[in-house]
Amino acid sequence: MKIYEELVARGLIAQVTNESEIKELINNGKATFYIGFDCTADSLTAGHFMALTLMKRLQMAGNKPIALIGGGTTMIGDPSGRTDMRKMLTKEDIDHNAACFKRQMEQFIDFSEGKALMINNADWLLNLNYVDMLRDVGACFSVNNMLRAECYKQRMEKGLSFLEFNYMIMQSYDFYYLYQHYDCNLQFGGDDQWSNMLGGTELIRRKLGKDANAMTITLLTDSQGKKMGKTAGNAVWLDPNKTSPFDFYQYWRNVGDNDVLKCIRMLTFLPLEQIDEMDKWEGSQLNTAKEILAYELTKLVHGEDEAQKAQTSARALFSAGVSADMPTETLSAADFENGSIDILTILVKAGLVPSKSEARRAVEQGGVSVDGDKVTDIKACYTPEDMKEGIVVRRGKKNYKKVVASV
RNA sequence: GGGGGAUUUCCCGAGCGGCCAAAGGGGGCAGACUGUAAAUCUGUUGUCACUGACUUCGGUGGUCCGAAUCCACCAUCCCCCA
Repeated sequence: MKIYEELVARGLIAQVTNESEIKELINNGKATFYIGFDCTADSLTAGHFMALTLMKRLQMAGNKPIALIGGGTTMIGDPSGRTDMRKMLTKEDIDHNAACFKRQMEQFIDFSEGKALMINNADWLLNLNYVDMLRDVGACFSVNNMLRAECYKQRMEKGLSFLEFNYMIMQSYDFYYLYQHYDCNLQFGGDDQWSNMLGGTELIRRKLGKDANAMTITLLTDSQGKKMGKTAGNAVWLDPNKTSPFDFYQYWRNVGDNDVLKCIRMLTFLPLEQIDEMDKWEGSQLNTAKEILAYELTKLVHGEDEAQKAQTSARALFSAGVSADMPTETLSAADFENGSIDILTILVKAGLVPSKSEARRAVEQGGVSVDGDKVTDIKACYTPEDMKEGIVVRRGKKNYKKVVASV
């Protein structure tokens, strides 16, 4: 099976400009393709992860990826699918974020010997001259068409600033630039980028009379149509300091039944035959599939050791309620007033709960246990002696922390 | 440039000058049921020294015994006209 067919089989492809041309390019390793990453945060997220795997798949098939860091476009802010304008980031923030992205990508994509490139569009976008730009590129865009673009729809109701309206032009210019300077003939992106990407192919056609192609990746959504890779509005990060490997593992371990196979197909590198086999599983058997998904992804992002550790502690935690290397919080002598510490303070110190009020609620509702015993008294106290060996504090079903006194 | 409207707790969205920590919904959290799933039901959802106190209703001042509610100015956004 060739790479294009595999991508289709995995359900990764959403829209393409010209299927036969793209198939021809990537199946024969002739594509130089780019994916843009806007650096709005200091770490990539699970959402970017799919784009990274796609780059990797295509690279393995002999194509050359360009990771385009959006140092310039981030200055504008992509309005696609947003109801509000993004927070404006300072140049310093953007540079810092771009550097962080770079580190993370390097572990994932092979950038050696020019097998892949990493470029920052700040290099050309920031030096553009406004009037030249307008005459050169602006003339090629029809505002009428732009206004019809899907990506602005949501914003037509709430209002769209001129700044953001230009995002599409900047992104189009990137493609035009990469086409000329790096022989980049294909652009990939999330399905929400479709109109921005078409802007690029259109610009290339108008300016150079050449055809370039674009292809979008199916956005990974759960069975309710929500974007995956977020918990309670917070992104699942690839940076282990922002989302620990254990939490990362747990995120995937907890996906819904209806989403497991889709995730395995789209995100892992397991052979399709094996996946088709799993597709027959149902009911509680799917728990095995979830473990596989979580393990595979954690391995890809954090390495085999971390994946192993996460799996072991998750299993131990959920069967026995204890685990050798679970996240630990160490208390010092100063944390013990009058030689003891109460349960509410422990919960807060352990980061299991953001405030004492919530700690109180959790206890009152019977959601807290220590070493497997439910805590019912909000005034329950513990001495350093009690936790010499460490106690396992649990809030709810899935939040554990070992608390040790180092006195 | 002119006119009108908006700004409420995580989000949407009620809110009479005192009974407002502020209706309702969403989301979150916890409990029951389960398979670390989904659906469902229940409770909960500003903070703290929690039967009480303190800080919140775009910002700053003011009126009043008392303001999310009234006034002034500022900021931001939306709509209509040009």
